[in-house]
Amino acid sequence: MSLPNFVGVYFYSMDSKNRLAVPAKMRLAMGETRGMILSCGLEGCLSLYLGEAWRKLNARLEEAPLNNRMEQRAFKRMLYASACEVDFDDEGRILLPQHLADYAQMKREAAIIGVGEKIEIWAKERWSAYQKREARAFTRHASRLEI
Amino acid sequence: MSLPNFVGVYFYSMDSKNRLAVPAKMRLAMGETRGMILSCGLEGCLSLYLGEAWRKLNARLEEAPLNNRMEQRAFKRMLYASACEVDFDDEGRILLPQHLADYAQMKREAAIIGVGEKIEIWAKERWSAYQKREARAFTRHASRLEI
DNA sequence: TCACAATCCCCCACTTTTCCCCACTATGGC
DNA sequence: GCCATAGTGGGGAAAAGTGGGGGATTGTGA
Repeated sequence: MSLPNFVGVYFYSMDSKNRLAVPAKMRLAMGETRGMILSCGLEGCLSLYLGEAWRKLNARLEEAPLNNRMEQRAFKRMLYASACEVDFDDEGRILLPQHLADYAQMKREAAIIGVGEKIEIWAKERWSAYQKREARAFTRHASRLEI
Repeated sequence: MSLPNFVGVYFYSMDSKNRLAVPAKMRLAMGETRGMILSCGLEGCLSLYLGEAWRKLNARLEEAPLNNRMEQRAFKRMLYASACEVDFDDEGRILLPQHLADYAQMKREAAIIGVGEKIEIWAKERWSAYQKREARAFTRHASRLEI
């Protein structure tokens, strides 16, 4: 079985209870799979993984070439501690734990982005700024890759 | 049967009787399995193992590449002497023996962290300091590994 | 062997959080 | 224009975390 390939960007809002809807298209792409992991991502976003994608990621990390045991422990601790199991409520929303909402500087407005096997969640302003900043680089890369 | 994979960080408080709640999500992940081992962990935390995870750890120790036999015996003695069997009370709490609470410098506030097959218990300030100290290295590794 | 003390754990009560459920609105397709 | 679906919002029941009282058990010392 192959993992879904998420695409697209959606602008939804987080409510006062830290609930955030996941786009119906993405939910459908997941099929019956439940049990997702939400964790800190890079550049200040949050990453949402399906269980299987999370396991794949961990398998890769296990054989990562870190300098020593202590560093490896630290990395694993940080990654696991930042993560959290989430699930949909009956309306297809997930609940963002406060410490993750803080990490991503979430206000009301959020951008939800499909990035292949994972879904990223950004505070909208952060995403806008990032997008603006990266637009030029994108054009350069795209041109080189003949998209 | 496979062992549960614990994730997430929870900030709970230890009461005046050294009782500490284990997050409901983690308890559920354990299923019916009871009989856990609490022992000294590295970097000043406590490690909580399910019976099976403890046995696996011991198997690994037997074939550990320590410098010499004496060192191996010493480590094993320290680990075993510090360890102690714990169980849940009716509210899902475990009782921390005084010597382990001392070892981890536990005050009232605790951080409970899922780290794969084991659960770690930290004094909250210690965890915060550790996290702060390791944040930079974490980001570097995460970026390199494309999380 | 008994008395006493310390510890453990069961039980109850209270507070906070979570999540189920319902309702409303907006949007898009027919 | 209507209907179905999706996103948004909030009330309230249920669950989870916190705290303490008190009886049972264990261990110690006389």
